[in-house]
Amino acid sequence: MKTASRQSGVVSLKDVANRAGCSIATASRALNGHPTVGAAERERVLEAASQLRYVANSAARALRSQETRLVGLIVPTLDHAIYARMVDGLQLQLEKAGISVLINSSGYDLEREETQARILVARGVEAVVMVGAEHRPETADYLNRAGVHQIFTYTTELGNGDAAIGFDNREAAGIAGRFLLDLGHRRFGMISGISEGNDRARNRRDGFVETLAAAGVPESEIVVIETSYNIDLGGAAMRSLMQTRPRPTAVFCGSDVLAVGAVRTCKSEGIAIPNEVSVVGFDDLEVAQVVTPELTTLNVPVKSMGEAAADATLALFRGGKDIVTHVPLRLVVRQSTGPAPAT
Amino acid sequence: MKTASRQSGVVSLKDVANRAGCSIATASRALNGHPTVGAAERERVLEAASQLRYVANSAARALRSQETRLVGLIVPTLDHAIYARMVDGLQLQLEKAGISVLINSSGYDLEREETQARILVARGVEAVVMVGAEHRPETADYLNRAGVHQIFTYTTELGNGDAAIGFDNREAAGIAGRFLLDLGHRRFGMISGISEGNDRARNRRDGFVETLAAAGVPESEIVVIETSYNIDLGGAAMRSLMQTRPRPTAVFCGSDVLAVGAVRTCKSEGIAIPNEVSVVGFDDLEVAQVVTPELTTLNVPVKSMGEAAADATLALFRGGKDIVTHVPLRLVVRQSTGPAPAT
DNA sequence: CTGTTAGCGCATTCAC
DNA sequence: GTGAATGCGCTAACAG
Repeated sequence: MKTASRQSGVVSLKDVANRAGCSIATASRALNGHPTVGAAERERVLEAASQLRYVANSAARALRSQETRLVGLIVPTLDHAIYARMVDGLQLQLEKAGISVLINSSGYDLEREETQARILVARGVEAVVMVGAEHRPETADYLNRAGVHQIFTYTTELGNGDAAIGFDNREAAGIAGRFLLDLGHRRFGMISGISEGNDRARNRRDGFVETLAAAGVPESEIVVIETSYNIDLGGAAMRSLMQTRPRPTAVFCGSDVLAVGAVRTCKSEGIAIPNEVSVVGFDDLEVAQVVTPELTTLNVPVKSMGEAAADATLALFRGGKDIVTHVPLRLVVRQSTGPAPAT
Repeated sequence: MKTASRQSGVVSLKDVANRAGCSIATASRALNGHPTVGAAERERVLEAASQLRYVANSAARALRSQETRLVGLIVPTLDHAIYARMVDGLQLQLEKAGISVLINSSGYDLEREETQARILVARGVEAVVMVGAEHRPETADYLNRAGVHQIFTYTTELGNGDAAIGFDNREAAGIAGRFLLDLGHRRFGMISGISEGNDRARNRRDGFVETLAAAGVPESEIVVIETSYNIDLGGAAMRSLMQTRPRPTAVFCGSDVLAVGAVRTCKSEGIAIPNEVSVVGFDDLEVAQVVTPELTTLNVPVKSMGEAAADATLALFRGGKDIVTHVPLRLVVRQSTGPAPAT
């Protein structure tokens, strides 16, 4: 610590009680809205607290009450904007309820995720919010034994969790697939995220392929490439796809990050979008409206998903269980998609 | 909490001491690697702890030792990717040192920032990392009194802080200004972030204007519009700028978010970039390489800035003071800039 | 080297 | 309705 620290500058419950001219017990009761406090006394305490800008020491409160009002969050990455806005929504909403958020990013590594979950438990978090439904079984076991709630986002599969806030990735991919089918496309490519350890990527891939198969598209007409979420890699994948013969006329990307790379490749290779190939993204990041042509993509309301995750967390604290919340997805049609070119 | 939880199932230091057959003081010392513990005793304690899967109660430890190994972070927003990568770098680096990060976003509101700083102090953070050097004096006072280190990022002005990790925004804007002057431009526009309560925005604006003035550009030839960091608002600002007569031939934007909006406006209004107007951004977000034309912009190495902020934080913990770290800025010239059009 | 003692700040029991 | 006293689990003096 920096100086003689703490005690010197920080106001404690005792200070509030002194100023209000009552005991710390009464001050505590007043602040916590305990009913058995005289109206006048309560008023004086509240006034004193606000003048002093009193904020309860959470370590002491946690020690005493066994409630930390701390929530852990583990996201795969903050490198792209994808999860940042969800964090924003979650934090803002939880802050209103007096809950603080410990943040971690796992780099899409389920083993690091487990380590981070352990750290969070040691920190006393009462819930851990993660992305997706696929995690190491050890993570779930540990969290369970520690009595820590598990909230999954970007999914509606409860799995080992206590709450799932998101959407069905399979279904979402199906929307994209049907949209492209309706435009007359019959030869498809998909640029998927790495499905290993990533149920969102896997379900999007499977949902897309299954939808096409159900419509009678032979497997040979569906080429899937998996790659990390990175613009350049998305571009490289598109290059490969455009070299297959016959060439796909429609490409679905598991993320706008990949889609944007794909668009860039087409531009540099002189492949016309959507005339020669249609591209559909996923997420509706800001960037989707900024590339040329603007990207048709599935809009994920990330911020409200974060807020909903916060609400679910609070509901779990109040005794709720097995909460599943669907957030609405919506295909935003822009200029990167069009009818299949005549053969 | 979820189950009967904690107290029931959770092992405390006392349990470990019992099992090891020593006092809790000795157990504590052994666990904390205190040198004055007999080798045999230490071994027994460690063994007992691991058998019981003992994890120290961090609330109790924090309350007693005033050491939380907790750092607070307040960023203006997580809505855009701007700060997210910095968070990533900071968290990853601090995690290695056993420090956890509490995240908050203030919405560019210095008053909310103050509230959040208070909350963080109540949570026992030992340092608060913020963006920029301008904050409410009350915030600095409070943090100081609480003995909490203040680390500022995106700036090299120490101000009331203990460490500053970033770059000189004035100077950075000067680089952009000189670059445009060298291209022969003489009529300028700037789309700036709101300077009120935002020293980064203000310094970029002032640095740009001063550089031009020093080169003999009359004030009447420099039009500055301030607006929030938002693509659409950037576009609207560009529209205004393009309606002034004579029209600026070069526009500097305080953020790529604004610049991208500006580019979009030009596209829709049929204004050629860079032939009719040059556009320079700031940040070098991914999106800069994705718009057409690709954006000339100042690259800010955000992730390493986050890591450097983490390093500075650790250095402060070790007794360092007044740490200033410069991160290297670099003008990335792409296609959105060119020579001033002939008049 | 080890045990005993004393709080950290708060919420809560028990008296009054 | 209010105050005094107790202890959450832990670490740090202080003795021995």
